[in-house]
Amino acid sequence: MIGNKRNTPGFNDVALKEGLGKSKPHVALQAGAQSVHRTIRLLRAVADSNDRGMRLTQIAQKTGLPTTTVHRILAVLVAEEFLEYDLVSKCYRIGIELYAIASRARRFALRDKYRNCLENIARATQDSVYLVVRSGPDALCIDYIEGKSTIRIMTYDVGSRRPLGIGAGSLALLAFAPDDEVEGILKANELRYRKNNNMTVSELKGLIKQARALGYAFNQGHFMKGINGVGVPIYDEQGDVVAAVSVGSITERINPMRSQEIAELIKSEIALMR
Amino acid sequence: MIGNKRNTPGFNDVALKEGLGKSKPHVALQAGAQSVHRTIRLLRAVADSNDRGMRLTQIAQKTGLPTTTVHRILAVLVAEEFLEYDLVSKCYRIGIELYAIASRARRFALRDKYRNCLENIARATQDSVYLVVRSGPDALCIDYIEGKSTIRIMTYDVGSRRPLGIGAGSLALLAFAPDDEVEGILKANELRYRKNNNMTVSELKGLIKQARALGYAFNQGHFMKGINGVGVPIYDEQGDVVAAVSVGSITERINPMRSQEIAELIKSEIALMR
DNA sequence: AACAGTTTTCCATATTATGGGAAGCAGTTT
DNA sequence: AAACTGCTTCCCATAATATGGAAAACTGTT
Repeated sequence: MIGNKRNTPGFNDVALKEGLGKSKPHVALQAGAQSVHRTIRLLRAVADSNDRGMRLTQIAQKTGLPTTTVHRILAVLVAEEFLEYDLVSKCYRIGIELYAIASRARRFALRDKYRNCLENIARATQDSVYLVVRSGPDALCIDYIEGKSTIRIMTYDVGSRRPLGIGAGSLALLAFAPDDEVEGILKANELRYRKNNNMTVSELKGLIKQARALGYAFNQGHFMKGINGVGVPIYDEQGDVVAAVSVGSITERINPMRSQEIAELIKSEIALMR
Repeated sequence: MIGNKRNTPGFNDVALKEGLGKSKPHVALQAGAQSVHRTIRLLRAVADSNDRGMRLTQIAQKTGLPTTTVHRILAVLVAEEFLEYDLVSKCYRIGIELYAIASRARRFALRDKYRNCLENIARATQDSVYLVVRSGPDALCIDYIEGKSTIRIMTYDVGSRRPLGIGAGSLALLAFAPDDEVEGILKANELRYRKNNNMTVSELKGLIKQARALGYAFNQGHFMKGINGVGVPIYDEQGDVVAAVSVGSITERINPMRSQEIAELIKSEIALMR
């Protein structure tokens, strides 16, 4: 009868990402969607320890949400088979439906397909290797292997984006796209090129021309000082570019001559996958 | 100033699945979770047309939810990268985060790994082929290929479950599990065996013994009249059973002699995958 | 330029999600 | 066996959150 006030009522769940410098200053980014955010937070938590599985209280602790709330949401996720629940161990794991839905995204399946390929290239070059796909006006990294070199170069994690053209793999995606699309992309990204990367559209056009002439994208520190990269496109059956593999390292390791060799290596590894 | 009453306030979103004959009669299955259910509904809708992508109104139409609500939830999903949004075409697609989370479920990745294998077996036998994994006390189908035979046999879709031991693949999972686990599973499923499949634990023990002797599970219409099946286990590096491949067809097509051949075929195809 | 279709914002409303409390369950320890 | 401990599940009053109609802002088309 005492009634209950919520501990942290409008708790700032949204305080996660806002870094992209979008407009809308003082309007909360996603209002009216607490539970959806929370649901996703729970899924992430479970996925992080999927092999051992996670129990209710662990999940609650990890996410900082009240046990009751977690329980309620997890029950739905289990009912929808987004999660599996083992009655005996009382552990939650990723469910078949979540997997089935994700599988519909064929483009990301390239990751599995080219995993070996990346590994071979990484072994041969000892440098960092990246696999990127196009996502709207961006290049999206869907897999990468860190180089053996002592110097960590980019923080270019899976899921990270940059404007098409910025970076070797990204440039490959752009340069080998159809002309009319290239125009649209350049225009759409013009502002970001200038603000984030200190580059102009005409500079990019130069790089595109060069890439087309070479047959691969060669980035000589254009985007980040001291970092060079080589990017090679991957085509689908229709001849459209669907992804790109790139190798990046410090300038000294990737001079023009070696860039040629690396490009050939990537091409031959890609060819094996067909 | 007229105020607005919601069209369909407590709309019965939950009326989806309840068929599993669970207890709890007159208590709504998942109360207090409308938005989570809706979120999942939206994800399904988008996934269904992922190649072309879907636009807001289409999604709203397909799911029967008000545009505004859809818009709000989709915004969150995009922010969390569960979906991608193409500014130009205004289309939504599966996002990288959803894929990344699903990828943590290694067990389901068997599906990709053995896809070719299933195809080869399907081509050679012309019968239906299934790939199942263990999920708690159940066998869970994660992939299948329908046979060429004119008679559609089982509706054993991806995501469908049955108690471990019921069905050829399912029996293979059970029979080649460690003894102590087998005991636990049999006990846990005892009721279901009897109620749903009209079988006793001791009958199952007989089948297990037979399977162990043969080196594969052979189901001669024990579970469904007129349907035979052959199931072969797949082991991981530690020697634990992680999945099973099975072939099923009408009794006439799978007699004891052919079952032996099929088992050998499956085994050799699996061996190629190592 | 007018139009039709779609996307996005706004906001009053009450339905739905919330979370404290407590009852149930295991699994250990005395 | 009983008492204890930690975890899971149920209950339900409360108000914060999600809701969806209305209308504004776009977009593309005739």
